[in-house]
Formats: sequence, structure tokens, C-alpha cells
Amino acid sequence: MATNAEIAARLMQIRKLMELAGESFYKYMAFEKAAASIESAAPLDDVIAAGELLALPGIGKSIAGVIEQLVATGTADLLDDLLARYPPTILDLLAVSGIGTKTVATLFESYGIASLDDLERAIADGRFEGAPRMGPKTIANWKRGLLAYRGRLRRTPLPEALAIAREAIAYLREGPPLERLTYAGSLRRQERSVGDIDLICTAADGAAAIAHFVAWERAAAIVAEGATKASLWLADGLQIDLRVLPDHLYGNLLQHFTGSREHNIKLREYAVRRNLRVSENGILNLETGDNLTCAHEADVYAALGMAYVPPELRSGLDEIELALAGTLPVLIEKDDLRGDFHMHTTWSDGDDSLEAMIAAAAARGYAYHAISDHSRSRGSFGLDRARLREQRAAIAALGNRYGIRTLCASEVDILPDGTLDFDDATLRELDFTIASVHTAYDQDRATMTARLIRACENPYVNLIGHPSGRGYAEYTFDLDAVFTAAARTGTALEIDGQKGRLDLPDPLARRAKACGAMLCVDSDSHRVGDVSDVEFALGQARRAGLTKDDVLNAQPLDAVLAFVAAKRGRAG
DNA sequence: GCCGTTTTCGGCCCGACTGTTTTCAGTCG
Repeated sequence: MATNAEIAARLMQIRKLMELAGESFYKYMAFEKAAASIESAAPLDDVIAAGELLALPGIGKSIAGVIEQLVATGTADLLDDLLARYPPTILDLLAVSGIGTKTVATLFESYGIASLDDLERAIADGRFEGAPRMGPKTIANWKRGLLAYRGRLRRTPLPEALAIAREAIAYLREGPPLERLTYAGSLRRQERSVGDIDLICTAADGAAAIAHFVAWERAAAIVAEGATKASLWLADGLQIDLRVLPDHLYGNLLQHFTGSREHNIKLREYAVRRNLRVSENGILNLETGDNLTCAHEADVYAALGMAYVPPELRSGLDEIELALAGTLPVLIEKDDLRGDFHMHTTWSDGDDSLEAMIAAAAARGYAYHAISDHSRSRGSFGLDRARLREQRAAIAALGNRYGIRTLCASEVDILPDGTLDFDDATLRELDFTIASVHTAYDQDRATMTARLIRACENPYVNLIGHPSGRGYAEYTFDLDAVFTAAARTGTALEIDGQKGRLDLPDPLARRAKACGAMLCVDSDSHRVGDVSDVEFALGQARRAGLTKDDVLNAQPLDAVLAFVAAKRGRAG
């Protein structure tokens, strides 16, 4: 059974090979659009069974036939024909910065080069000396691109990229005067991992800003440097782009560089039908010649007659249609959060004291939060029943000093058979229970599915912590079966904001909502400085299209206590 | 190859930067 992502990858493989083969631009771009459409669609097996493949955007009769072949057999006639012409390793060359399809086609046809190794050998042998359009600078760029590719095969996790972006912004602020400055791109859209960092700023003297940027001591290489735009690589190959324009264009600039590419294409296609040309330089009326510049991003969407689309929703799926119809979801915001259910202290594996963590939760303005240290089977640091009672007493002893309600909770291990690390009598003493998988990640799909459903069915379990394991352990389970069980039993599903987790990821959170489940947005913090990690979870929630009604810790304390009581009540 | 508030044909987002060019093709986002 192939996943949507695997089918989409096959379509992209076809798309790239078609471009190499010299097919028309619009023909191979149709495959790229189809791949994006598949990636965000419901599971293909279901779609095909329902006879709804042709209803997906960007899928016509021709590509539908290819997809059906791919799903049924793992390959397709079209793909087989292309692979008969080009070795599969040839596509690796496209991953090298500075090498595109035209170059790959030339390398293959004129030099028989079909892999990264072939290219490195040819450069070392000096085979390109005197060749047309392959001067010394071009060859040097390829060498640099090869080095970067070999040293960097992963995307950068959002929390890591955000820290680097803030460092770069702080550096830029030390230089010549800038007006507005921020990060854009996939970072602003809160993608779980990013390929590069996009910075934009407005300044009266753009050239000075660019000059200061490329002089950054952290820059290992300057990839491009022009009048309004520069790109550099850090030592590990991470690329940072800076674009500078005058301040009256800030709204256009921010909209343009926030993307996504697919969102901008759809937005501009819509604009073209209304005789408007949208770019970072303004909105040009093709009839009158007037160019509308926008100091604020919201003005761009308003000028196109649609509702403002939050960055997290700019995926190129259906957000333009929803914005035109005025039916975009009202996304949950930071100020909607009233609590955090997932915080650790030195009582288990946290770095800060109980009191410090309570104070930190209060400092964020929460009305309530839960202290949820690990249960006894988590090595030496897990709490047993006696220690849990001691902790409850310690919480009581602090009284209402910080003006926040602290719920006594536990993050209980879900054991391999789906039972819990504490018996019901112990759980009954708690205000709130998180149940999480921390062991036996290698269970097969059916076993893991049954394990998670059994945890949901325990009347004292209120929340499944980091449910999918993404980021830590990529175990598999039947998503719909577990999410539906969570909805049926009154068990919430967590979006965990711990750096390296961000679990549930946004597509799964979207799915969980569709199954009717309640979600939570938590920090899973182990120290005071990480309580704000809840904002990473919030980003995933917003990308999933969640409103405050979808999130348990956006509800008042009374509603949370009622949520817990209702599940216990149903169990009798 | 796909699509439609100019709908079954004729379009399909937009612009910056580089290298090697005497005016532009290729790459990137």
C-alpha cells in the first residue's frame, strides 16, 4: 500500500524526467501540480475506491490513469519509458545548487554524465575546459554546490531555523538603519522544517543593508549579491536570503516572500483574470497602468477582494477559494491559550523546580496548567504513587501564591499491551492524565493501533501525548481508527511543542479534527525557558486550520474539568 | 496536461541575479 507521499514523489520523478526529455513546460508542470494535490488529498486508496480521483484539483484523465497505475503496480508505463532513457541517479544532479534541468540534459547528452560521482570525476579531469557556457566561475559554483549537497542532506527543523533567523536579524539591526525587518518564507508559515531562511527588510539605503548582510561573520559563502537581494550560506550549507525594498512596498514584499510558491501562483492566476499583475513591486493594473503599493500585507489581499489569508494557511490548496468566499477558519491565536497541560519539573526529568515551573506558567498569563511528570517506569526519574502524593502536597503547600490553578497530573507510560503504568486507583487521585508511548516503538501497525485505542478507552486518560511519535520514533498506526477512538471516548490528542517533536504534525492534526477529536496545544517543557515552546505547537495547530473551539486548553477551566468528569462519568 | 465569474480552446505567476554573453539563457525562489 503506497502512501500519498510516495505517489507524489513518483509524479515528481516523472515531472523532472519529462523536463529533461524536453517536454513542454506546461505539460510537466501539470505533473508538479498533480503531485502537490495528491500530497494534501485524503488517502488515495479511499479516493480511488470512491471514484473521486478526477475531482481532485489538477488531476485530469491522463494523470489519473498514471496515478491508478502507480497505486496498483508501483510504477507506470510513462515512468518506465522515461527510466529507459535516463538512469535514476541523474536526478541527484538536480539537487546541486546552480544545476538545473538544462544543464543536466547537456551533461548527460554531451558528456555521458548521469550521477554526482560522474560529475565530480569530470570536473577533476578538467573535461569542461574550453566548453561553451562552462567557464571557471560556473565550474567553481558546481564544486561549491557539490560540497554543500554532500554536507547537507536534511531540512532544518523549525525551532533551529528560527533561532538562526533571530540571530541574523539581531546582526542586521546592528548595521545601517533599517525600517521594517522580519523573516518570511516557510519559517513564517510555520512549516515543521525549512529548506532555507528568507529575510526581508525595508530601508532607505538598500545597498548599505546588503553590504552589511554579506559581511556577516557567520557567512561561509556568498551565493549571490545584487542591488536588492543577496544570498549566503552558513558553514553547514543552510542558505539565508535577504531582500530589501523601499518601505512603501513592505506589504507587497512580505506577501511575496512568505509564499508558498503554490499559493502565490494561484493568487496571481486569480489576479491575472482580473487584469492585475501581482508581484513584490506592487499590484499593477494592466488596463490603467496604475501600480498599487501596499504598506501592509493585509492591503494586498483586500485589493484583490478577498479575506486576509494567515501565513500558516498559504499552502496553495483551497485557501484562495475560501478567502474569496469569506469562509476561512478563524485560527486559534496565542492569546486564546488559557493553560498548558504538559510540563515537567526536577521531580522527574525536568531541569527546573516545581515552583519555578508554576511561576513560569503564571508569567505567561495562563489561568491553569498541569504538572505532568513521568510515571514510575521511566527509568530512575519516574514517580511512583507515593511520590505523586508527595508532589500533590508540595503543590498544595504553595497555595495560590502565583494566581494560577495547578492541576496535579502525570504523563503515564502506555505499556506495550496498551495498559498503563499506573492502576486506576492511582489515576483517580489525579486531576488530569496524559498517556504517552515511550517504549516498544517497533511494534507492527495493528499492535500499535490496538495499544493506542486501549489507552483512549481508559476512563482516566484525558490526553494522548505526542501521539504519532514523529520526530522521535516513526511508528505507524491506523490514524483514522485511533483518532476516531479518541473522539468517541472523549480523549484529547496533543500537539506537542517540544523542539524536535512538533507532534501531531499539522496534516495529522487536520485529520484528527476531521475525525471529531479534541486537540491540545502543549509545551512539553522541561525547563522554564521552554514553556514558550507551546508556540511551535500553536503553529502546527494553525496550519491544521484549528479554531479555539477545537483546542481543549483554549477553554475555561470549568470546561476542562467538565471534559475530565464527563469521561469518568461515562465509565460509571 | 489542466482548466473555466472572458468555459471546450487558448491560455497558463513574476522577477532578481549570475556568467558569459554582445542581448540572454539558466537558475532560483
